[in-house]
Amino acid sequence: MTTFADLGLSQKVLSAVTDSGYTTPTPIQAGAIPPALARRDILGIAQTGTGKTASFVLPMLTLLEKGRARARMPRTLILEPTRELAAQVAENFEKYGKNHKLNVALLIGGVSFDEQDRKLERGADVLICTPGRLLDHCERGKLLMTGVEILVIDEADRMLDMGFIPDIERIAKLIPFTRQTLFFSATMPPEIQKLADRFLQNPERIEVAPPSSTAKTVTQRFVATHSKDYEKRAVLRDLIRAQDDLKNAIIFCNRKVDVADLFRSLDRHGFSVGALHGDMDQRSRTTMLANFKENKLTLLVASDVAARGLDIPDVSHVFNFDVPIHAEDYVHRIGRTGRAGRSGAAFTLVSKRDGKFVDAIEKLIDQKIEWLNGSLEDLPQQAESEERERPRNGRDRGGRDRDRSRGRGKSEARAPEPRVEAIETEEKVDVVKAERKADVRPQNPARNPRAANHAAPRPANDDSRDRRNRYRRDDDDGPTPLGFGDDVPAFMLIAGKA
DNA sequence: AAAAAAC
Repeated sequence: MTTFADLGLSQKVLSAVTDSGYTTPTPIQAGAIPPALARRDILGIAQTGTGKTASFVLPMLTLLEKGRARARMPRTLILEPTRELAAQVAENFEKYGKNHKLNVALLIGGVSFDEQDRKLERGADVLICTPGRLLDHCERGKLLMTGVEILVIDEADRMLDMGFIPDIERIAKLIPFTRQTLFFSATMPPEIQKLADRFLQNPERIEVAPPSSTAKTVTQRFVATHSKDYEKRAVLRDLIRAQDDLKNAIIFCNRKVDVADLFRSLDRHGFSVGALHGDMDQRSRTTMLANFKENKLTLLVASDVAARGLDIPDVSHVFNFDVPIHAEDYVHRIGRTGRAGRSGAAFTLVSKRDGKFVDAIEKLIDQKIEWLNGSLEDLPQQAESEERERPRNGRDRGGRDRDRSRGRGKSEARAPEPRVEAIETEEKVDVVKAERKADVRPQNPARNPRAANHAAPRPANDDSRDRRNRYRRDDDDGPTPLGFGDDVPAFMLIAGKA
């Protein structure tokens, strides 16, 4: 069997890999590392979860030991589609490069230039970037890339989706033609193939099977629901509470506003929950993700920014609050669970309007997904007026609430539940308020990015044992950081009270 | 019906 020691990596790299507890390379690593070390171009077709990141980080570290840096010139450049992915790759560089004296600069948007500038002035060997911020640095004249020997284009298909290809082309022009290029994509549609042909010279092509794309270890279910948001939130809460084995979960919404709304609702209902979407300020994004990874938050409500690539080990559940519009996104979302052979569960809330998306998903994954409690046809009909009066089926609710009062699941333990009727009332008020108070909804997130992470004022609650109090904020005049568990960084508390 | 990314 192939081991890391057989791949030609340097001793420094090998010892860091061994210290991390790895002995056997994954297929993409075994396939890509030797030709990468031989300075070949690489066309890697692999999804996240296949060990793709190490397949370029490890050979890059080895190659960086050879040759010497020219003064203050970066020698390698990695392009990532999202800030979180870039940060994650940087962590990998630190982990596997701990025996190297390398300067790694993470150049991403949403944070100040100052620290990035300082790193560049000290001289960075490795740049890990999102395209916009990199170009910004170049245009400010602070950064010369003529010394770059290795270029990594990661998640190329996603870069294409996001319209980054013109940026990538511009960046490529700033780098010597003699460079080595490592190009990775989860899929290979014709446009990506054309792009690869333009960027790569005689590449070694390594294709690995998607990690059993909708892994057999993942239990998938559709859950029929009416389409009103408050209905869906109630169904979701019951669903979460019914999971005995829920360790942590990502809940996907299609839209950023819905991420904000659902986050606020779950928070108000006492769940341990964070939120992640692209209109939140970067500090919140980073902190939310870190706290979720460290299990300080049980639930993470997220947009598709979290669907791909983020390495959050051991997520036990994925909930799709909305059916994704593109079937591939379904695959990526549920790929957040059941990783590395572990078991996982994925529940997707489906209402009548989602019919054609459901069909597309089943067609793409080539399997039928079972319905949890009967399909849409079995859903009790509700008159419009009755729906408004009684958001949920009373009989059903009573039955589950008895279960709930026994306190199931981790999130349950965090907050003693008020009486059920109170919750339902509060929920309705919540929705009405949310709709009236436009300022808490990211209608124009570009103008007010923090709105997305900004909870509405909540009613006073005298129960000091209620852990929700920790998350309570005064009002609009200053966001108190949410979702930090017990560890709100001091600087953020100060900022919140200012 | 969306999201992502520079200021």
